[in-house]
Amino acid sequence: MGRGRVQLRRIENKIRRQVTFSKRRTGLVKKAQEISVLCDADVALIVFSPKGKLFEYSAGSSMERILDRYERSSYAGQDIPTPNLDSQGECSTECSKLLRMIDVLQRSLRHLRGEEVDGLSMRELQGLEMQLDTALKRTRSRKAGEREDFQPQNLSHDLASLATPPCESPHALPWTQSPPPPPLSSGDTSQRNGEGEVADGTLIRRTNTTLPHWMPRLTGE
Amino acid sequence: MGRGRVQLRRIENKIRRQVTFSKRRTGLVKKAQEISVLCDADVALIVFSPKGKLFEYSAGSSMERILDRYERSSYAGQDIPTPNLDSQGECSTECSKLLRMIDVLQRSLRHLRGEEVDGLSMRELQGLEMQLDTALKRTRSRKAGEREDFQPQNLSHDLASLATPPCESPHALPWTQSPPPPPLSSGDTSQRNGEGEVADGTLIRRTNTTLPHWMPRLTGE
DNA sequence: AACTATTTATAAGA
DNA sequence: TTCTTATAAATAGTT
Repeated sequence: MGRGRVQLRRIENKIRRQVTFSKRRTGLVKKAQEISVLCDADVALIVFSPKGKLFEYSAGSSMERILDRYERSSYAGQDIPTPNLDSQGECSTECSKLLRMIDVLQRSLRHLRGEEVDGLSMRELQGLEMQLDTALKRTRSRKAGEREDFQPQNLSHDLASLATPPCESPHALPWTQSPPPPPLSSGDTSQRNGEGEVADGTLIRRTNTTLPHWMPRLTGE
Repeated sequence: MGRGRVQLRRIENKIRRQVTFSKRRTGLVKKAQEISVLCDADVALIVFSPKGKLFEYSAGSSMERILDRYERSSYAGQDIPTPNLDSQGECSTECSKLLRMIDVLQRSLRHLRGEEVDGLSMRELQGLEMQLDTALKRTRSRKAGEREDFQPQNLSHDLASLATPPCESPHALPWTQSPPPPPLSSGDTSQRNGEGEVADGTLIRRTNTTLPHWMPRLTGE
């Protein structure tokens, strides 16, 4: 797409690299938006320039929502990136507790998803069935309610903050203007740079703040 | 870029939308890889198809690294060099990953139980409903089979954690459908579980005493 | 930032 | 899904 074939290797000239980065970043975001609108997909794009400057874009849902969903998709499965631990001391004790906890949770998840139910007793199956039935009813009820809200955007956005501790991040920025507003999607775009633009400086780790009381707290982090 | 101008709105025809999604997804990933290589940038791309299928791609660094960096950048408002881990910090890093995983798993559990579904979008509810429905069918089917040969397993331990929520504060949704997320990974980094089955056949056998294969073995305790 | 010559991406069709 | 082709879009090099 230019006056010469693209050599797929790092552009050594600093200026040219910066220019290309800028141009292509714009193009990438545009493509991301297009696929989101055209195909009704949720897209999250995160780019760090070589200088460490962050650019982010999301379409279809907010970045936070998409990343949440991503983690769930990743973790809920059985194949999870293995933390490499050289275990020693009390920390490893903590970790092993956590690992066991994860094991239990994953097994529960699998059961609730109807997997690995072969080994369950009648009584257990009965309980599981009831639970699933209840959950299904609640979900459908909630779904019905949702249908009446003509604007799922606001709702999901508001409630998103309910599901995760207050951590405002997105600021509307440049590229929101040019592209036509997506008809059905919400939380579009945002960009940040290293120039200290964080408004409320909230540093809440949504991770730790939502941990249940029975879970061991860690001092480190 | 085809035989007609692109109308920037949702493609209604399901087939056409799917085809376009597939093509553009490929294109998007290619662009992401190119900018990463040419400009020496770290790129993370997460896409959920309208059906809820996850596609991910990352270049320059692993998805996990980029997301970690993203969170740090988001919260701090500026980029922080990737943490180089000393033995002390490494462990707490691992632990915090585990804690986060637990958080995510618990939220998934809650949603599968039909709890905290208020914050879910219509699309997410749809997926949840499907999942529950499938699980319920499987469970009932299993139950029917059980009627003939009932044998008390000592899995009541498993089910206990299922029937009794171990905590009270998690949130979020499930969304991993039976088919695990396929790897979109084409170029650089990032890989996750393959389609449907785990390639190497290392599935977690339901053994109460054994930790899943992805879990590090700990000597302690 | 604007301007083109070209290369690339891709909508349709098969 | 993959391939082919006509065209629309993106963009490298230049101004």
